[in-house]
Amino acid sequence: MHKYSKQTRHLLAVDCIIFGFDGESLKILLIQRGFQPEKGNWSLMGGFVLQDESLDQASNRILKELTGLDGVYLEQLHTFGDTSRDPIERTISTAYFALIDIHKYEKQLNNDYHAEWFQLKRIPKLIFDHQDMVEAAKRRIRYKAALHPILFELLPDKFTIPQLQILYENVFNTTIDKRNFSKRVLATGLLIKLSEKDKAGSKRGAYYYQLNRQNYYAKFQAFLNFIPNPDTLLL
Amino acid sequence: MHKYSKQTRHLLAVDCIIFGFDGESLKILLIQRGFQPEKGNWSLMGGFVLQDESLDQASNRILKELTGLDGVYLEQLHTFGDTSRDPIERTISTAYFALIDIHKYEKQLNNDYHAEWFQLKRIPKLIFDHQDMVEAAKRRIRYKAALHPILFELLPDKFTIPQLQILYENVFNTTIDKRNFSKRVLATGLLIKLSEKDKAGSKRGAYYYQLNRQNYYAKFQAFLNFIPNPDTLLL
DNA sequence: TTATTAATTGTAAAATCAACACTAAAAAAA
DNA sequence: TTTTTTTAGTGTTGATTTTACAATTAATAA
Repeated sequence: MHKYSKQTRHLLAVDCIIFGFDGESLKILLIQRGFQPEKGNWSLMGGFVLQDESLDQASNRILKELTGLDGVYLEQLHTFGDTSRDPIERTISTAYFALIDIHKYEKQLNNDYHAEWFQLKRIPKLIFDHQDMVEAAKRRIRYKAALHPILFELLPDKFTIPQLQILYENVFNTTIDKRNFSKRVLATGLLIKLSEKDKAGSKRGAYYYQLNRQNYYAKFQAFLNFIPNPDTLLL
Repeated sequence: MHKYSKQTRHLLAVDCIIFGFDGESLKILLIQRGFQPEKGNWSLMGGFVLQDESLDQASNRILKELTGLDGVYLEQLHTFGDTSRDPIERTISTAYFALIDIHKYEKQLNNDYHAEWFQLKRIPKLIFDHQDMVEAAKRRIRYKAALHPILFELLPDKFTIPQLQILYENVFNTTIDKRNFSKRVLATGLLIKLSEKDKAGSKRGAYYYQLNRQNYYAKFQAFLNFIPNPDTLLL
């Protein structure tokens, strides 16, 4: 039956760190675990890898099952393989992180599961080594966003420059001069200015912008570099 | 016996991409696979993960068993989980990459196994998806080396500036002005100039330098940034 | 003594970055 | 209708960093 018959087989899981932005702060989505051990405690979205699915498929499936999310930005982060990370039985888990616009998926989430958004600064105690996974994901998103325009994945289709700035300030836990920020962002050539304004955020209203998808793929490498030492900043 | 008894268990492997530098070019270490399938074909160093070892332990063990290498720089790269990557039976493999000074381990290698160094530009056809792993590792090493001083791991304890430059030029497949290179490298404060010279490489001889280990850890973040768009460069 | 080879070093122009504050638009309040 | 309030939007200058570029030095070999 098994061709490499002498070898040990292992439980394999996938866990997803789902980052979301609501225009105000960066959050992650957690659920209360529905079974023992640690039933009722906060946990990342996770599940076991099935026989005939790749890791990428598994992470997409789990995301879909637990949140209804589909077609979102999802990237492998790291595989956590300590022997005692799950006290019940040894399980290796590959962590993925996702980036989504919170408002876009508000409805699906509220209904289906007991998922809840937590501000990055106020994450409750998590099960197993999920805290480590979140830390690694924070480091990775900062690292990557310092060099590539991935943060647009967290924004709605139309967004304003001030919204974008708030997002960057959240991710890097810093403040940025708005004159310099808009200069640099606009200089990338990645933004298309719309004639419509967002009147919700202010009296004057801020112009909406859209991602220039053509330039986006062309310039995915070679983006901004205005965050010094992304690794050393602590969120 | 198993607590999560309904779940499928999987074969788990570790594969190592071992980068080495001999003062002239960047190479990787390959072995001829000793068993079927693909017996005799070139392969990365790999092996199955045992019951009671972490992934990090597994990669270190395999590196040690197949090459005698111990205590080298080893970092997790990515987990490859496609269902058909191993034609015999589904196996998930976590790839690690290592950085070593070729001369330092020359003896161990020659004796023990049929391992062979290949220039990055002349890698033979590899088994399974090992080619993809090598590509991912090349991308990663370039990415990381553009921001962090990891390339020192590939050099002997004492090295010269011209050697260091050759290494950088190899990794990034580019040429660098030597005046600018030495200015920047020395400005990091990571190098200690020795009074001894290396007479092998030239008539005049070049001064040896050593890593300042204290500063190394302090400045591991925040290193050079003189390679534009590390991802886009093709080796 | 001369020729050869590679190591070492500096400067000036260009580009980029960082610091800094006022005006404009629109709604709300008076 | 006028005034107040709030946030959006925009430019310049000095400092720093980056890039481009070539002559001299040290040592061996001829």
